[in-house]
Amino acid sequence: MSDDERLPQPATADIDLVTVLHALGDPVRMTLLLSYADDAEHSCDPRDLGLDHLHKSTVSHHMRVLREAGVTTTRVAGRNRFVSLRRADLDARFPGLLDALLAGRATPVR
Amino acid sequence: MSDDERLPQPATADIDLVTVLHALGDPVRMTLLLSYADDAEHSCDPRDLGLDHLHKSTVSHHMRVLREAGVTTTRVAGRNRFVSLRRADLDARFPGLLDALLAGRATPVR
DNA sequence: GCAACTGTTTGATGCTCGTCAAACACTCGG
DNA sequence: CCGAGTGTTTGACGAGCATCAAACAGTTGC
Repeated sequence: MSDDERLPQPATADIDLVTVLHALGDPVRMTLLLSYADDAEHSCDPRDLGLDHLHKSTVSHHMRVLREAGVTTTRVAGRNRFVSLRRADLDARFPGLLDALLAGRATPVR
Repeated sequence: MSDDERLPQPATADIDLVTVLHALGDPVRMTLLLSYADDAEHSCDPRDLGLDHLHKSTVSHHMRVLREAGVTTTRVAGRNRFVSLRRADLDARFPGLLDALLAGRATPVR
């Protein structure tokens, strides 16, 4: 089910803490993280993410930042891309970090 | 011993997660955090922090960002300022976050 | 094939940020 | 008082970033 193609992403060992924090130090990307916290796969459509006030290219940009930081993974299936959290990888690299972040659920969106 | 004047800082309840992550999403400020992890008070001199490659005004800027984000507190004593981590406040606001960050000690400096 | 669909890429624009240098404010010691 | 010490503020500059719009690329369905 998940052996489709995946967009390039850093190896678990290469995930950098400062890069992750920089990625999450933006209100829109924090909102995305909270959406992804259900461990489900999500489309890239801004309306499916409660971000209909943002242009689709802007959302695409934010998702690229998250993916390149190692926070998310993107599975390509046909003309859809399914984004989900790299929870196991993040937990392995920075134990407790994700739990602390999700527990401290900041004010969502902006 | 610590009832000197303190520079303005957000109340514990007002510490914002995204603001904290933004503050720590910079290699220099992460280095400062690691220095402050000993829970001691530190001067603002770049040479005392292993940041002698940076101008003192640059370091001052970074310390302001950390303080305004609620990460550090600054005690004013004479012509010195003593900066230290707001560990208890951060632990209260975002339990486990600081421990996870310090455990995942990224590559220090840059 | 062609049109609709999903998402990315490119270019442009304005804002933020990191950095340095110089000037400033405040304090301590003689 | 005056000079040295500590740190901040201001101004300037270049780089990076968030955003939108338009063009583009790949896929599905008719």
